[in-house]
Amino acid sequence: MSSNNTISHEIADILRDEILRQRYRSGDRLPSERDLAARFDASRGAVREALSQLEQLGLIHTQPGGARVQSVNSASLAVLGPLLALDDHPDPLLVDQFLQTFSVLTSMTVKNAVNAASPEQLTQLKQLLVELVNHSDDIEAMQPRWREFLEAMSTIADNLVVRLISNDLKVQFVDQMMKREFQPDLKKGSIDRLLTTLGVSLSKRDGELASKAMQNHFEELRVAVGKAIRFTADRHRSEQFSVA
Amino acid sequence: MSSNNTISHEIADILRDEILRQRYRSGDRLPSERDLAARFDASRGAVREALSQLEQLGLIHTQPGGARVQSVNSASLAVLGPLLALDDHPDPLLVDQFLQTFSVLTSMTVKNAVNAASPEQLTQLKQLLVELVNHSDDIEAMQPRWREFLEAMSTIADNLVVRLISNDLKVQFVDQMMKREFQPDLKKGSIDRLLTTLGVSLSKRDGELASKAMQNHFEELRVAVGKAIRFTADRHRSEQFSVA
DNA sequence: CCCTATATTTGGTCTGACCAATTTGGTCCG
DNA sequence: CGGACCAAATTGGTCAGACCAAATATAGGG
Repeated sequence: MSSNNTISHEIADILRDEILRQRYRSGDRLPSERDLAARFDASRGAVREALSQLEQLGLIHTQPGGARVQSVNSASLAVLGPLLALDDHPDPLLVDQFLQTFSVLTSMTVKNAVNAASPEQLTQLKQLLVELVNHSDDIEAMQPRWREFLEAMSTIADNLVVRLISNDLKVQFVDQMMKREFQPDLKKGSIDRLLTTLGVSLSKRDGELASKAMQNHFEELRVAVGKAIRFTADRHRSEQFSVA
Repeated sequence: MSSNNTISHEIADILRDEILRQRYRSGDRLPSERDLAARFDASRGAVREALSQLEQLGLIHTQPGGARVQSVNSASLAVLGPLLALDDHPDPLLVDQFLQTFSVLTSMTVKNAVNAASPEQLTQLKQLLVELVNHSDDIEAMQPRWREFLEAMSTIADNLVVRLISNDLKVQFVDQMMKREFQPDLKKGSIDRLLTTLGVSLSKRDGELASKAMQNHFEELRVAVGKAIRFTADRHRSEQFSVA
């Protein structure tokens, strides 16, 4: 599922999922590298590289004597994607937490960007906004424009910490959601309102206003996504039954 | 600098710093594993494990044909710590971005925690707050209590996404700041005000109020830390001169 | 000058070996 | 019986040398 199709990555993926599924409890010792090599019919080197990845994820801690499993709570952000992908349908609670976190970070970015933008950057943002308004009928066509718009905001705000967090979250989250054919049902009216408010905030250079608008938008998005998830979860369940 | 004192980690640390110092430009090819092994007088296996770590950090991308350096902007959160530790004194801008990010995440956590706390959890929080008030004279003694208080908040809010982000940020940031003997000069009055407001918000179950209080606090903290950094930076400069 | 076929480089993996740190298990003593 | 102590087995860390397949560099032909 994740990127490279080398043996070591494959082993890492399997072990990662097993750990995330709580197959080993926190503090447990992982099987020895030699055993794992035997189990996966691979060399110890390949296993070691896999364990190296898991250690970087914060899922295990290796020491002479044995590798120990660590609590998921102390892991790195990068486990969130696999955690979402673990089951056939995503955990609604986790998705909601994602969106809430996105919300505060995006709002902060937007606020800082609007307040800090140079005149040229401001006109650039306005242009991107016009693009968005022009396609506000077609939610599919808006997607790449949204990305572009937020990317510009992120560049202007120029906060490396937030950018790195967002990188991870996007990679972990957006891809997962894409795969599942989500279409949260957002009212066109609410999107129009958002775009209008963003336009006003750009004209007035009112970062606070833009931030508030984004927060409202995410609030609505959370509700819509929540509904969409429950829907696909139901559909998934009924499909299971129909197969059985 | 980071954790394990194995050869592979050592190599990873050196290469990581070199990449962060822009010794290789984004897109450049890293020397081959065999060359690196020769340079560090290590085996190729050790080098490979080091590269595996760098790949997990998002700093490089390896493929048959050569490993390529990636942009720091597309790296993982875990590079922030090394980035802060790169120079003798931390980058004030980066520190400010850290604090701003901490601010929005902590505010969100506090808001959700206060709103969602069970009666027992609420009394627990109040007790921890009393502890804080009792030690509000000794800023050193407050530290562990703050940690405990925020930890409780985080547990109650129970947002895994934020928790993982905070894990990383804390590991990357707090440790670095500790090492540098920072003492941001916060007025006792402002701390007392914060504690009082938090107390009120707990009594009234007003998450919004608590959130606002935290935001204010972080705002003041940013200013204070900014001053402290400029101070140590100056001191550092003068020390350099006195040596020369 | 561009395109293609060949040679070389490079990452991915394997095998088998050695060392040092940790665990483990048993032994001895109180 | 329980705890402290010591030796043996286990385990991670590293090394060396080898092979393969993919990617790159190079030379040759249009």
